[in-house]
Amino acid sequence: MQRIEDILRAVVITATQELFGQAAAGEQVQFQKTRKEFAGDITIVVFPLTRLSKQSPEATAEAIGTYILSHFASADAFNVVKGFLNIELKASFWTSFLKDMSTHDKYGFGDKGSRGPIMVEYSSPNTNKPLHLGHLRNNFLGYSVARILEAYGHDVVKVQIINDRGIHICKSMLAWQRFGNGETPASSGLKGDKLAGKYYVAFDKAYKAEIAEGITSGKSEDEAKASAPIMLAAQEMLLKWEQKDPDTIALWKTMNGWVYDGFDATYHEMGVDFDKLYYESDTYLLGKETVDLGLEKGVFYRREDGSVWCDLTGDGLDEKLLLRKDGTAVYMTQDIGTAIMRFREYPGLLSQIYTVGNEQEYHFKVLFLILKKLGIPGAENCVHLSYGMVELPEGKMKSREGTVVDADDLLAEMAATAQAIAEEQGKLEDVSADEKAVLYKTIGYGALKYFLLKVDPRKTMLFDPKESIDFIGNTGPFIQFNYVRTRAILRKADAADLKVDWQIDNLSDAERALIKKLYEFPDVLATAAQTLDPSQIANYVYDVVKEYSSYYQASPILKEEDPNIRSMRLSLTEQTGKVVKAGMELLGVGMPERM
RNA sequence: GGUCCCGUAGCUCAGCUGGAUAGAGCAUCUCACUUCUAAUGAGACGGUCACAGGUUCGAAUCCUGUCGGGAUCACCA
Repeated sequence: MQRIEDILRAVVITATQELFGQAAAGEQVQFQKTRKEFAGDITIVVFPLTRLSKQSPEATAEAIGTYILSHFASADAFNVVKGFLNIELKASFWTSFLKDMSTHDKYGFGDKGSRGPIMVEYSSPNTNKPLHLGHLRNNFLGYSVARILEAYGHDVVKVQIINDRGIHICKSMLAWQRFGNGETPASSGLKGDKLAGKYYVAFDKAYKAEIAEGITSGKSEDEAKASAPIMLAAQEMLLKWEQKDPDTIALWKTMNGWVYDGFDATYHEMGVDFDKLYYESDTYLLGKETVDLGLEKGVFYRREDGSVWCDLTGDGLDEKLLLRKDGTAVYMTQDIGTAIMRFREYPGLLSQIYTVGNEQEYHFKVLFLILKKLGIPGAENCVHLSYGMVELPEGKMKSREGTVVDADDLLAEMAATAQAIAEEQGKLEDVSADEKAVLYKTIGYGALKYFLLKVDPRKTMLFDPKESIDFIGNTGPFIQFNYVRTRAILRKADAADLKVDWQIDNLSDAERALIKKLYEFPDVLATAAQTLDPSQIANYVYDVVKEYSSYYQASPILKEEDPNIRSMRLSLTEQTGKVVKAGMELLGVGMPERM
């Protein structure tokens, strides 16, 4: 369906040609939504057109308005305020739009797969540390962006990279060997990721004790750190791992398995998933091979000590290490390997989108530049979806100070809050216990997801655990509640009223405003997809719902006596619910049928 | 020190091609439930858009500088 802006733009261009003898350029025809205090549906800003008309803004607007009225059938009236030409469209324009949208299941969505394949990476946690609030923002963001891109018409591949090798893994393995007494998730009742995290902490504690001991026996701090027996043992274990020592590999597999099980449980609760997992243990070798290639091409160089570097000073950056002097890979090496492997496995991939915190902006700038220098096709389209930290009132989360907000705990808390509120309201007495449990999660998790996604991703945001997350106002539950209202009405409506062949020739201001909002959805989706910004969808859906809520309070729907109007209002209710549900599902938020 | 991001109401945030009198939610205060689900609605209160210049018919938005906050510049990941 052709957008109103495009139609009007064409009309204005011919108008300027006929009236002023010179056609306006497309970008000179500027539109904006008419402000609520003025009559009209769409406003043309005529200032840029005065250059063609050589007349005052008012006269220019008047002339164009008159032309539009006689050349565009859907225009009903116009008024001019300073340089703003407000155009009122006929009610039939909006009613026929409403009827038209009701014939589309996926109103506003792009054709499936019409925009090519694209990859979105998110999550990618440290396997030694359980997921926390920051990961929740990351996962919800990445998952939502993937859904938005899919709705926009891309084929999306959701992936994560699992950092499953390196000295940090050996630390928790070693601590478990020393202090674990064979403890397993089954024997301890702990989630696997929590168990591994526990031994990672235990390692750190033992290590610190050994450093302190070393210092008291007269060593410097650096010496004490370097000679701490448990650290030496961890390094030895890494060496064994790289030599594929069977016992070490077996332990590695076992403990990683626990962690993955734990993460999977959390991902399941969060409602996110992945199409493909990449493991650094599989990709770092390709990274190392690529270093050789870069050396051959002269993109990299080797220093006397054997280390390999890339000189980016010509691009305003620094020199970057790619291989240590002992020949082992660093983070960057692995990421190069991973990126290349992905482009190989998914030929035609338009872009890779990395959902990673903004503290790694420099890393990704360097990564993309190196990929480009290596001549990897697609490198120039890679994007770092950089998001801000979630901070607490006292600042960043710090594990040392015990201020880390654990993802599992927070999710459980959200469901419990939803339960408490629901029980207080007592509207769910006839719902089964199983259904209630699902509902509390839908509402509680919905509140959390909406809370994290309604904010511009790149901004640092604040989370106050003491105030917890609201369920009223601009929140997920408020949106769900209004959706539930639409469902309740539609359940109660007579089948005979649920038709779209109603005939209405005028709309109330509230109805017109609501339909106009629904009309915006495709534009909002496009903006969200292009800017990788779910907050666009979140704030839009809130606007829709606020409009509906006000309308609902003021206008009878089922109780409207005129069957024609009743049917129209039911259509409006149904279409509002459809857009709200579609929008919230793009955020990964489920919509309950009742609450 | 270099580079990047941010600064809008008491608090949390919108404001995206530069446009009309800068908007929401929370908090505070009024009013409205025998009603299609009040997890609501209507209203009041609340702003030198950090500051100073500049560009423009027009700047919260673009440019420059200053101040304040954060990140980053590892043979860590």
